[in-house]
Amino acid sequence: MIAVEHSVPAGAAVFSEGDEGTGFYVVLEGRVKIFKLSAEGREQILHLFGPGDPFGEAAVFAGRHFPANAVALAPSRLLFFPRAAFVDLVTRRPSLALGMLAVLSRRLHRFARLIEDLSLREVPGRLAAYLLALPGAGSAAPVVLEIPKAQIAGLLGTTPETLSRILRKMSDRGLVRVDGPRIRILDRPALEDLAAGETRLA
Amino acid sequence: MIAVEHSVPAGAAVFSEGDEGTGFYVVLEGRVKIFKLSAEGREQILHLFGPGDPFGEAAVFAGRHFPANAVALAPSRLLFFPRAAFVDLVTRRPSLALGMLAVLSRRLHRFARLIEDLSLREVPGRLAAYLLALPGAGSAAPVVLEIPKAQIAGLLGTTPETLSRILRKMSDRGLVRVDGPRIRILDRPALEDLAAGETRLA
DNA sequence: CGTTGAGTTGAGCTCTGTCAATAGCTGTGG
DNA sequence: CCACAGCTATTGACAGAGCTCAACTCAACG
Repeated sequence: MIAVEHSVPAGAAVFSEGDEGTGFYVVLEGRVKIFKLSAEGREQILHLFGPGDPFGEAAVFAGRHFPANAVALAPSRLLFFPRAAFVDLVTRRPSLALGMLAVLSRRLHRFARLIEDLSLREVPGRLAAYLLALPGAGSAAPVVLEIPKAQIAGLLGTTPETLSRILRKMSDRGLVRVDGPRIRILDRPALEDLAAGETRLA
Repeated sequence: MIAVEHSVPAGAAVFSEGDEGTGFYVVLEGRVKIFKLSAEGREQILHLFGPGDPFGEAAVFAGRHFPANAVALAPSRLLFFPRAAFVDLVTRRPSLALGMLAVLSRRLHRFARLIEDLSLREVPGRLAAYLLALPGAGSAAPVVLEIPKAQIAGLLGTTPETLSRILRKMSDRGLVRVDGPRIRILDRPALEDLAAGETRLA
């Protein structure tokens, strides 16, 4: 199968909304964000992908153009698979098709949750859920945010200012301790209540 | 292939969030809505499906449980395909797998747009886009809403009250004429500007 | 140092959700 | 045939979450 390797510097666009989807990518190294922009320039992040993650496949199967923008957050190496060759391969390998179906299905799940968050939950609840889902949130040690807080805001569908304020409130109320990118979870049950929408941060 | 036919009265649940996804459905007749509920009971509609549409497939491929609720809006006849048989069939028929991939990809596209709407656009913009996308919005004849306005509110991520008010404003400003479920588009360019986020409904 | 970017904080404002009351329509049953 | 219940839709009053604009701090870096 023909695949082309591709290097992109931090901050560079991989593709933009509306571009023709001539194939899809796999992250070998680095980090890529997929996002939408509003007319005023606010940003909603749809995905953050790292090594091993494929992206842009939906454009290959559905229509022809990418529905969002892709930018490298760090210097990255990508593998590009041209459309035709990939469709061909999938046709020949049923297990590959099933794997692809599983990937897309999981992505639909995550989107459904994001929609639920944006429409039916408030920012403190989303943030609480996000913190609890962070790798390492189970241990007593502080969690370390892997991305700048502004990106987290974009992920949660809010602004850096609001994120900062809510984090402040959480720490005022003793739910967490914030030290730059290090966040220690102090009151897990309270965070869980927040995430479930059973509590306010009044 | 083993498929079971299934009749459900209006208002009846087909499945609920968290139920085990033992298979998927196809609508033969009627209408089914897929939705999420907030802790306070507000509702966000994810899909509205009619005759010919499959639903619940993602649960078959990804995890095991349905990520949302499904309720029949009208008396409906459904076809149920058990998981194992379907996976088997897809494995044997590559074209079927590709078709399924296309379905899921289109669904991802639509979800991405919904996320964009909820996060980056205001309700008037969403409503304008919705009206313009309605079948028959191209003609001079009035469009007829197929579902109650409360359902449209749930689809757009807002409440019936807000929807009503915005429709009122639009009609006050001469963008549309509203007569119950019949809506005539009077000022298409203005609606397009609204949908693009270039205008306010001040 | 000056500059740049990340993060925080304050003040103000607007959108939109909530609660409540009302009106119109439909179907049911006494 | 009428009263009443129930649903859809509309409108008003109100409150609050969160966005915007702006200033300021701090750390990293050339």
